[in-house]
Amino acid sequence: MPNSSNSTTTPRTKGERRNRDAEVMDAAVRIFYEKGYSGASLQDVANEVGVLKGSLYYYFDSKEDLLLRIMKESHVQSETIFEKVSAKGLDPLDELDEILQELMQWYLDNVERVAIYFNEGRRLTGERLEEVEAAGRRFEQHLYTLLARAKKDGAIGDIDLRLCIRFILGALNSVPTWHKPSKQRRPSDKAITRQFAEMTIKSMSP
Amino acid sequence: MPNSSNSTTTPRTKGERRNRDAEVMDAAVRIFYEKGYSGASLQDVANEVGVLKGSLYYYFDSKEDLLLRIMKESHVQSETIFEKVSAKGLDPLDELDEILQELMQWYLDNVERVAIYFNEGRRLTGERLEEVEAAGRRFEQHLYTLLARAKKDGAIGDIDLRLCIRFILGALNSVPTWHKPSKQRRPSDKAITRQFAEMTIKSMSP
Amino acid sequence: MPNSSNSTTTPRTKGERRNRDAEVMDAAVRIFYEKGYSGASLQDVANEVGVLKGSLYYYFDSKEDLLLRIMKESHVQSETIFEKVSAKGLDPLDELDEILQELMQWYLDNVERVAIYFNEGRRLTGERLEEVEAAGRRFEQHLYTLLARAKKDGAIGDIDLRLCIRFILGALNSVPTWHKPSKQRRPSDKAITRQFAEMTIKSMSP
Amino acid sequence: MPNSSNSTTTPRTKGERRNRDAEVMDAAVRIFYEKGYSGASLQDVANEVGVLKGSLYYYFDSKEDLLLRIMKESHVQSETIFEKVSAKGLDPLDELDEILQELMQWYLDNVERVAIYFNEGRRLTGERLEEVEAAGRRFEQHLYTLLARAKKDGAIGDIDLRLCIRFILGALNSVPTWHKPSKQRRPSDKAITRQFAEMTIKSMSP
DNA sequence: TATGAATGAGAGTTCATTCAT
DNA sequence: TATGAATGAACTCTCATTCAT
Repeated sequence: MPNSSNSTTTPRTKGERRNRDAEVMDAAVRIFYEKGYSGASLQDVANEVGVLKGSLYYYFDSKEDLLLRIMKESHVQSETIFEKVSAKGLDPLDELDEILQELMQWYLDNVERVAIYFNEGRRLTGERLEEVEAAGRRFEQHLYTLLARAKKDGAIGDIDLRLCIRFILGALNSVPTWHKPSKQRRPSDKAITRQFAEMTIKSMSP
Repeated sequence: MPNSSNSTTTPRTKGERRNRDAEVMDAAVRIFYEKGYSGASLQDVANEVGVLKGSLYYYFDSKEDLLLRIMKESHVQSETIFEKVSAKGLDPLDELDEILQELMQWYLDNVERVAIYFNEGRRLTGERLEEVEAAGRRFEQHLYTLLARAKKDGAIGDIDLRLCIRFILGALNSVPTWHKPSKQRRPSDKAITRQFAEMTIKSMSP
Repeated sequence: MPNSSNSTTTPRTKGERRNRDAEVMDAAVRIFYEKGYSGASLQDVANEVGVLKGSLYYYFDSKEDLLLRIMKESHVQSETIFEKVSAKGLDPLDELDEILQELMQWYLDNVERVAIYFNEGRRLTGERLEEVEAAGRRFEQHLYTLLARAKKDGAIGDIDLRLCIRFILGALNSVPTWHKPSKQRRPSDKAITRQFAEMTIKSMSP
Repeated sequence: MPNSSNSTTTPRTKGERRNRDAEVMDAAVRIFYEKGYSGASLQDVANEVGVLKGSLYYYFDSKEDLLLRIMKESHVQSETIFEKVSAKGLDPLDELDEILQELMQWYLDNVERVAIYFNEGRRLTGERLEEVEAAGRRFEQHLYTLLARAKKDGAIGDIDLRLCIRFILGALNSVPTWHKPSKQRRPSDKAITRQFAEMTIKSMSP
């Protein structure tokens, strides 16, 4: 299930008339993560893929377009998680707990993509920026309604919910700032996600 | 105490041919915040200051040097807070509470600097990078010893302290991602810092 | 007689897998007219035809070759007119009058091709350039002998004939700079060609 | 009066802290003339000036901006001529005659600029295009009112004036297509301008 | 006939940096 | 202190062309 590269799953057919779309995407993720969107050059990406930089334009229209595509892949992931957990029909607090753990596990597996999502999104402009911002608002809204239900149930205390969301997301989204994907995972992913979810829930308790 | 620009405090006497070091710094903070270090050009900074691009080099040696100076100013601030609160000789949990509130207040007042601190620090290289990383480690170490004392007192539960620090700092450092300095502050700064500190302490409670 | 696209006349039988040579040529004419030879890209042409860029090379050897072919089609036209009118055995001035009107009518019907002919011809190089220049000289030479005969007859005044040709061709060749093919033709084509021919003849009168 | 480079007139002061604005402009005129706007590269211009291509951006904002500036210099010239001749208060036909000769002389002296003016103007876009088109309309309007006055006086026949202007300008503007500035001038400039003006006037005679 | 993928060169443009004045 | 002019490298992006399929 952990799959740090969500794009290379297409099995490569013989004959090798490869469509390197996925490779390009993955390379871009690595480079954008390492150098930041502005600091990264398409030359870097091209080197990583092993093509000439001009050739990259077969796969996307512009550098900004490339960034947008990466962002969209992350949207799909988080929305999938929301839907999957929602479908279980749990208590608000249990649903929150499960969402937090699932999200965090995905974060742990995709540190680079997540880092890009949170740090480089603001480099987009115009329509592309709006698109990403809209997705961000949907994300928060979903969380908000969940917390509101929990509050009505008396499961969480009398606190400002908007502020509460900042707190939770702050803690959660910090994953890419400290998690190094290459290292041996100590503590285990499970321990991490569990403690984070627990701390989060406790922080809101009445 | 709130002082959103730590450099322009010197009152300007009329007719005086002043050292614009502080203006340059402030301009750089605004530009680096808005466009990111890599995305910002010294031309942007020069425009903001109202000086020609080449003239900036009187004030710093290189773009990277400029970034380092901005980072250092933030170090000084956080270390001052640590020292000030330490001197009071409080219980570990009370000390933590006060540190969190003081830090957060400074974050609220200096969103731009804080954002630069957390997002652009990794663009430094060589010695400069090491210098900043060392300061970061001192910061964490201070927090760690504080938490360790609290744990020994039984004031916080049996949790992984390193992980706990990630959680706390994640929530705290997220301030610049959501706080807009220009807006009317609702809820009030005091409400914000209090709820955050409370949630933090509760999240660790035994 | 008016035939603004000399290549698409072949009726298309259904189901037929036709040679798109003519379509490619017409598309190139439109694009080269609009953007100029240097400013036009084969991608533009490919889009217009509805074919992939690489596929175009089935129809020509190089971009310059494509331009040359367009130019040659125009040569054929003007030479046809010269021959047709010559065959009538008219007085020099009458022949000139008829040639001017016929040419101008063709210009009015083929503004794009004519514009390309006069503006983009100089982008050719080497043999291709020589070929086109030779055709231009034949054109002028024909006009010159015609005028020389008229002058001997006393039908036109004592003026420098080379200069006179510049004048005439300047006026005539300006058609594509002001004639918009899409617009309703006011004044009528006939009125235009007649007034131009008249003014031309009068300008040389003794 | 003949001055094929209208920009290098500023005497070069000692100390040589040269402002190469004029040199850049002249180089661009030569290159744009030779290769066309689209076909010319700023590298070509830079080579001609003897600077690196990046350095050129000290003198203009973009290639298109450079083209616009060249166009504007031509506007100034033609408008100056119009004003100068207008001020004499001549008969319409005499005024036309003098304008034609003055303009043509300027054309003969500035073939490259004129060629650029008529051939490359359409490569401009947006506001810049509108600016140039507006100037073109002013030019034509001036000519139109002049012809209208002459027609009322009975000095020219009953012809379509708009069409007449096309004819005149076609002949006049063709100068850069045949005049080679380097060659020894045979026939003399005076002979050329006189014959052209005469032919023009005669072409409209009642 | 046509496609899809790539090439390699070069386009316009930006930028940190330098330095004589 | 500050300017004006230039550098040189790198950047994003475009394009004519090729070729196996």
